[in-house]
Amino acid sequence: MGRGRVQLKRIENKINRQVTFSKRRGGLLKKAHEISVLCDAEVALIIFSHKGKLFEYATDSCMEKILERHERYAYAERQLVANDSETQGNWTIEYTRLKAKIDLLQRNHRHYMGEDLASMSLKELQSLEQQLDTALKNIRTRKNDLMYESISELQKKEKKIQEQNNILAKKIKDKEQAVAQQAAQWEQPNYRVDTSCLPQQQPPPSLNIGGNNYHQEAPELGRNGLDLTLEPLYSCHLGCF
Amino acid sequence: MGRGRVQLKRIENKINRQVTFSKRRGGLLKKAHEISVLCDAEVALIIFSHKGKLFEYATDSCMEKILERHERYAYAERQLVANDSETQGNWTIEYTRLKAKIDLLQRNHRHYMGEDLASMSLKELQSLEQQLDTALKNIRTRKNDLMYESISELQKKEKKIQEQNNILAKKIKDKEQAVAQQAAQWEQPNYRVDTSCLPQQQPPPSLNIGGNNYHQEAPELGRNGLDLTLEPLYSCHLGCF
DNA sequence: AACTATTTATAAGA
DNA sequence: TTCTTATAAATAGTT
Repeated sequence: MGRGRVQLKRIENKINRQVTFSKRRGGLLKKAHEISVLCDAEVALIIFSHKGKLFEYATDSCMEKILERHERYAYAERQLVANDSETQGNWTIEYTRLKAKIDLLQRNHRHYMGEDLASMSLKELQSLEQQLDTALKNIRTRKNDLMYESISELQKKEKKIQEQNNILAKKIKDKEQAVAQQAAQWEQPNYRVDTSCLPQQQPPPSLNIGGNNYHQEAPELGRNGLDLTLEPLYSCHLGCF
Repeated sequence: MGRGRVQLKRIENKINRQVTFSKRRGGLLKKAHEISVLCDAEVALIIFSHKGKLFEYATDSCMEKILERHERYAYAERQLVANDSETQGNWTIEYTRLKAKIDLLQRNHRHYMGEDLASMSLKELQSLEQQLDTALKNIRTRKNDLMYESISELQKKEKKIQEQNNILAKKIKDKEQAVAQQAAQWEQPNYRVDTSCLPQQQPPPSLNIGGNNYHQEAPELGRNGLDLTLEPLYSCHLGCF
């Protein structure tokens, strides 16, 4: 772009190089900004002049954020090298570096904790937070439903068995009274009431039937019914999470 | 540069934006490289597309070096204030402290990231969903543990009551048999066996104790014990989500 | 820093 | 995506 073709090689003339740098630098920064705006991209541009002067551009003027994002991208790879090669470096530089790193990590952490929302890229974390919330809600609802179901069923069963238990206990008591009465009658042979005693013997058969009824039914319902209830419950929970 | 002037504002048409991004991206990267070579500058260019894909250029392919240089550069200014108070401190200690802090933060961060997803950007939403998933795993484990605990406790209780039930039922049966036997003896007065009959009357009292024992204990354990187990369970679950 | 001849980049269309 | 082409932009060399 200009009079004469450009050779892609270092401009040896110092003045020319300086001028070209100045011009192109402006163009580059401008274009970086343009693509950022036009295409909704996040751009970070860092330029160190030959003399070491820094020029930079960052979308939304948030260089740190972009660099951090980039860091996350390349995190795994860098982690390997960064550890040993830098431990011998200049302590002050290291300190500075680590301090900056901490800042970034803490900021990030705050973001994931739902704090410091102001510094977040408008939509990004907001929609993410919503996502998290929604997902958690669904799971919570599902799990709680299942849990409620299973527990209330167990409670119902418990109650049922409990009641049966009570009934049986009561019948035993009745039985005992009856027996005690009989025993008393035996000990006083002159005090006999056949008609009142025999009818009292009748209940046992029906009681026995009730007992058998229970024995056949309760274990079936209590054991198998329970197992059937719990088996799918667990498999479902494990599947959900 | 092209047919028609360009307005510096986001291109709303998705296709156009994508195409423009692709083109300009190439141009930008090219120019970054050019200024780097021509003017002997050190350039780092990071571009995140709207979708989160990363494109980058760095002089000498050494992004890290440039970013570090930038960090140092940018930090130098920030450092002015904080410096004097810390220059007297022991750098080694400080370094160690910061390193530990970073480790902690990074560990934490990784947890919140659901591990080391590296490209938390690619499809921001998608990778965050993954993050959420992992976070949910912890919750699942916790919930499942509690659920298991509560359910197995209920099952234990159920079994216990069931057994008591069975015992009671059996005792009733014995009782009935004893009564039936007595009845038979009454109907055949000449066939008497006092010694074998009286000992059989002894169980009742102990049975009665067993029954009372049950009545006082089971409801307490079964009801309250259950409630105590479930109450914190729910509150905890509700608290967790 | 301005100017301007040219080269480049790229928007629009295919 | 890629190619083509008309044009807008960038910029090398000059003033």
